[in-house]
Amino acid sequence: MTIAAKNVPSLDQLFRALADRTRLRLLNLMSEGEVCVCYFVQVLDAPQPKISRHLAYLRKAGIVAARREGKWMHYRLDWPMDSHATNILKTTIAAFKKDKEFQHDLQRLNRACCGSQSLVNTLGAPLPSFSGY
Amino acid sequence: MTIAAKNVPSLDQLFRALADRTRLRLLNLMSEGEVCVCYFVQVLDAPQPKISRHLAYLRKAGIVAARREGKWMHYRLDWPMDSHATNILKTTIAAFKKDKEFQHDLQRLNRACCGSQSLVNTLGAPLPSFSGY
DNA sequence: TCCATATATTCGTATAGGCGAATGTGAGTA
DNA sequence: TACTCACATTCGCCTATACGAATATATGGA
Repeated sequence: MTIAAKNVPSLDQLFRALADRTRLRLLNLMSEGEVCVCYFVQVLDAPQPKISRHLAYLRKAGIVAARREGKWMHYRLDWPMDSHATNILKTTIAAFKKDKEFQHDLQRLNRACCGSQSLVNTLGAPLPSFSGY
Repeated sequence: MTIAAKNVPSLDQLFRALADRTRLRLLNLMSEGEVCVCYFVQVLDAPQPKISRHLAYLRKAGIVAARREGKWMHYRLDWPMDSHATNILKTTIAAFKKDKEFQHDLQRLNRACCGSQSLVNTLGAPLPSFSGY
């Protein structure tokens, strides 16, 4: 049994992974820490298979990593081996700060964790790693 | 007659423009200054319509600008209005420095200008703006 | 005006990738 | 074992886009 080697994407492969609005919104939600799939579905208000497919795309591109915890899957940013690719990713995430939709998504993520109608209360879903509770 | 407003691409539009190896190689060749189309064709050793289509794509994405000089067309980098997009582009171009193919392309561009078999001598093609001759 | 050169565009085809709908899989629980 | 929940994958369809080949356009010169 071999350990799966991490994909080292070429520059154009990296850009193809970033060339979709939904995937950029997912990366934005992961920019502050690990997040459970159920939050992506709630915040982006999108069908679960769509979210799952885009997460798989990002995972194959070597940009995010996944971790299972019981029934739940957590995704987090996974910096590429190549330092230039990492710089491009960091610059991209910095650009999210100026976009209204991306900022709104982060607000919705916080509400999804902490409100009385939150998934934490209704489903017992695990908190994102950055929430600090 | 209205003046064509410069396209302000969204982040994912910018990444789609960067998500092709040929277009990245073209941007690399422009990283040191304005370059005539005939050099792109020679250095990348690709059919002229292919080069022309990719340059048109980059132009529509607001990343490069064109200038006519007689029969020749010169292309140059054109920084996006958005400062974050510009940062992404600059980081991308910095990443070219570590890639062997991109560096080799720049060497070929210099040879195409300066050698005895150069297009300058055989066709009278205009020198790239950075060549300093 | 006629031709050559440099570049752009169009056309037909092939493939990548997005989507919704349906189905599969793995973990927890009764 | 059977059932539910959270998530992943597959399928069919559709659009975007890359390509080679052919053709169109623009400029300069005879």
